[in-house]
Amino acid sequence: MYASIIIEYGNKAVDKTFTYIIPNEYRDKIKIGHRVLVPFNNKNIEGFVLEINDKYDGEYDLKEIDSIVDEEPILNDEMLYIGNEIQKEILCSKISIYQAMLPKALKAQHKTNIGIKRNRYMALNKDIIEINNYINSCKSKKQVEILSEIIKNDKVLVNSSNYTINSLLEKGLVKFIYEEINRYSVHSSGKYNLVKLNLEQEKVVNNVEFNKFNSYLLYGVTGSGKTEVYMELISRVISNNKTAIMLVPEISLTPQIVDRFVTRFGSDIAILHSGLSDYEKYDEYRKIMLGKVKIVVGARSAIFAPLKNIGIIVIDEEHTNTYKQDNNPRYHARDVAMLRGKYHNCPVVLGSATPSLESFARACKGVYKLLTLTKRAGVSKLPDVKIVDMKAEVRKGNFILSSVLVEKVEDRLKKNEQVILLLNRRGYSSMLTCRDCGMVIKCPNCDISLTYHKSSNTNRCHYCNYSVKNIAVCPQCGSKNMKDYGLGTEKLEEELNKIFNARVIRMDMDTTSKKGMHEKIINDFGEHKYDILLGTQMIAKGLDFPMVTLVGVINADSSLNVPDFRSAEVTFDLLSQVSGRAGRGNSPGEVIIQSYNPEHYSIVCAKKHDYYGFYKEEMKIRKMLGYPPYFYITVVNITSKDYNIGFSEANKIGNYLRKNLRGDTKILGPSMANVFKINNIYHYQCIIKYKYDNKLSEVLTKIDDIYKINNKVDVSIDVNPISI
DNA sequence: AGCACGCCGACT
DNA sequence: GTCGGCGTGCTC
Repeated sequence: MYASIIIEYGNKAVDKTFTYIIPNEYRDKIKIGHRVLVPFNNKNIEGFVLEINDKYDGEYDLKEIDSIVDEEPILNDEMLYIGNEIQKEILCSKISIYQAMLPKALKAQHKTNIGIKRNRYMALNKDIIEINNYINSCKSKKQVEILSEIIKNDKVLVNSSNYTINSLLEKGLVKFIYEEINRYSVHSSGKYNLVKLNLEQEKVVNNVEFNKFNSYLLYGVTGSGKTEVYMELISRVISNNKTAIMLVPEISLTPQIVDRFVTRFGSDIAILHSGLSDYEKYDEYRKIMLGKVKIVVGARSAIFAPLKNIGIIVIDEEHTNTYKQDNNPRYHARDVAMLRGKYHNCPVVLGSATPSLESFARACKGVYKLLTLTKRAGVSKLPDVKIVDMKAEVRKGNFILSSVLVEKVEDRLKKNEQVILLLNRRGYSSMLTCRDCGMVIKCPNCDISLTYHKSSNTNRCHYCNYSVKNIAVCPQCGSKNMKDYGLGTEKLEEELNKIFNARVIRMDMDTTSKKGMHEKIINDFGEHKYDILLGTQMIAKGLDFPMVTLVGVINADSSLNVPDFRSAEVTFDLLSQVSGRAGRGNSPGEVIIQSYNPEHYSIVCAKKHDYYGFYKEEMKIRKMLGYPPYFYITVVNITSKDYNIGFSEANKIGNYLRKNLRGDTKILGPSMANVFKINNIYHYQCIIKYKYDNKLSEVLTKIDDIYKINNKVDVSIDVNPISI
């Protein structure tokens, strides 16, 4: 018998199956999806079994499989099917998509030593009468102590051996037993009560058809209680003895939402997110594999959770860009969800207060069934939003905070309420220039100006992490007249401490890099240990603090000025989401948006809570410029350390695409990417726009023949990119 | 990915 | 003469 194996190396040249002989001893045991160790090029490496055949008619001199790594197959039929489908859609390497489905411990890679953790216990090895006889005649106090403890508790945890234990073992009175333990555990705070759904929520739940594949878009304003709807749907599914996947963006996978699920569903649930260690992820994954849980709550990759008999898949905040992986394999969790929904014949529910244009357009066309929640649940109302024109404020000398915002913050502090301030830029200032010669200090490795970080007194590059001690002298003209421009969270924090007598906490990548800090800041703010929470976009989503009655957006333009076709959508989302943090309790909320473009439709619509108005306006522009959802986009990225090689290979690819793709399909470029140089690597791109092109995938698959495959140039394909 | 093979420049 | 630089090609 022969097995087709896909090996661990994620290289284009070996992205195919290799055939091996199955030794007789493994004939009955080996199954498709098993992880195996095989000799390859004089080394033993790991791979997955994709096929098993009786015959082999190739001409290679075949080798034998060395061994089977795990007792049970790692990839089941569904995973193999889903992986195959996704691979065809996004044109990634075959092995990379299988690897992406698995926790590190189970990936095919020869050097992992993550395994099951077991505790060692001592238990009795003789019957109780014999033990009691021994105790009565025993002179050792310690031995009696241990034995009595075992009798009382059935077993006793043993971390290290000592003379007493060895002596009991030798006499055969006790034995060691091992029990698998779970390295990750969450406990319910018990803070959340089961709420009865309101009529609108009830209607949404009743409109979802179970036991049938359908995709739904739940469009519900912030605070309308989407999470309650999800939980009710999931609870109906599991009471029907099926399982559920609940995806949330990484950023909002805070203790808050986890707590609500754990409180309601207890130990029926597994959690998967990047905050867990590889060991913890493995333990959670094992619970899923062994069918010990019915619900998986997790970030993007949890969409691959090997649950059986899935009854519903929910994707919360479906518009969030983190559902698309930004390195290979560039899959979108939404696409995987649809495939799995069809496979299991179950509903897929996408939820958002600001759905992506693609999803809303599909809902308008009837591809997704639209469900809506128009009102906030409970007593709270949508907050009142005010736009402040910062051009006028600057004339008054207010560069950071407008007078209105200062006034409102003072007011909340007086009332002992809380404030959230959003500034989507970390660091102290955004650039450093020389006042004499005008030089802007840039990263030596990237096309990016360095950001000053006051806490470490360094200038840092946010792309490659390059860092230098703060530059006091201009490297070009030697002048000491250096000046920093722009506003970051560090400087804002300093300013807040200067003008308010308040407890301020900052949350950005710099203050949350340590494990657990993210949770700590959220918990502390929730317990009102702080009055003002300021931070980057990580504070905009999913947080629920009833005491927050004021939200301020310091610079609404930062995301608007990004040269990308989605910048208006991103801005609208961000403003709507962060506004939704205000007034979730009993007191009404208020939002102040500071902007230099106060007339921009993304800002005006966010003020009016007018998703539909924004949608219509943005769709017009997308149509005019030929962007999604009117056209599909695929980007071919060409990167090289060598400027000229990158340029010439990119041109070859551009010419090849133009020659082979015709009709409605348009090829733009090659051009220099938005940030041309990152970490001394030059980025070129060809953009393909199309409505329907049945030749595209074939043409792109053959792209490797066009350029020289070597370490000088790297070509990767991004189907439906998040940004270009 | 990793390793062997092979073809050219620099040197104990 | 040889050592070793890395470009190229192959691995069941």
